[in-house]
Amino acid sequence: MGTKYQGTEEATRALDTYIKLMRASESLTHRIHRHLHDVDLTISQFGVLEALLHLGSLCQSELAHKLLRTGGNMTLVIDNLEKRDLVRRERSSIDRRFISVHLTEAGRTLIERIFPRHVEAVTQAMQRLTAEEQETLSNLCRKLGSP
Amino acid sequence: MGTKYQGTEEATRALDTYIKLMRASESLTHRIHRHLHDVDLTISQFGVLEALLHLGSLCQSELAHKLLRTGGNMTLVIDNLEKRDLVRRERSSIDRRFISVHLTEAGRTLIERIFPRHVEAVTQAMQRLTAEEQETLSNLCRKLGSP
DNA sequence: GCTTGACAACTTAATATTGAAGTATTCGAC
DNA sequence: GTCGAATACTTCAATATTAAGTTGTCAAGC
Repeated sequence: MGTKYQGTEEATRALDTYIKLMRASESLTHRIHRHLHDVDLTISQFGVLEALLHLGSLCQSELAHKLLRTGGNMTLVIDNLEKRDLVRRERSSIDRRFISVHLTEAGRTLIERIFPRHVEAVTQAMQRLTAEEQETLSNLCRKLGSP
Repeated sequence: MGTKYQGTEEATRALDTYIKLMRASESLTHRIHRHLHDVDLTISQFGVLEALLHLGSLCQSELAHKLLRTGGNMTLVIDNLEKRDLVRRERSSIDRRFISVHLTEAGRTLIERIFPRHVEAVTQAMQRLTAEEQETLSNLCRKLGSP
């Protein structure tokens, strides 16, 4: 791969690293979420269900923040999950601006059933790296990703 | 960060690494492409223009492959670039199934003008890592991303 | 020549995504 | 108490993205 760009050594290295990072994450994303096709969930919908399962009920802005998406996006994704009766909206009585999103029984059943497949897919994908390499990657990504 | 998932050590490590990788790439993507707003280009449009600048004219399926997107997607992105007169489609006379996509003068001028900003943004983002760390990250990502 | 299979591009429908504008609600300063 | 800022969500328009299906083109085998 690599760019055809001729610049300083520093810039070339940065571009090359950046491209590899992007390719790895996009390639992994596709590989890992392939199984979602079976249950007709999109990656975003899966992300919402997983967050609700592991963090409990959240309001939309919290979900948007966790998933690095905008509020408008959350409205639509939750709309679509609600249509399928996988989540439920509930207006907060304390502060009526907030809407907390809850898993329904059907939603909990579904995400609990498919989450193990997700774990399996991620684990298998990561087996290309040793435990030490994974720790190293984790640390480097943390440095790069932190705000 | 991290997942609340209680599984084997191997699975936990894999999930944690995966999340950090995703967060790093999404966070970087946003930071690096912020300047595209000034010239009213989307990330995909920038990707097409950059590929054409550095690799020369390509047909749509080649572009889709380089950018890890579907053919249908390329059709739309190129439609939008063509509307703005930044690229030009040309049906191959040898094999009429292929359509090669070329930069127009306006397109070349634009991408040549903004590419240095991209390099600058990537270089700056990567300065959080030493040269050695970047090489390490590059290698780990290559292992993970390769098909 | 004709058929068949493969492949490139296009189309369509559904969902995602963003950014900006709009509505409702809360809270603090006065 | 009232008003303005801030917050949460919705709505809208534009673009992206995919998957599935359609059309046109080519090449190989008959």
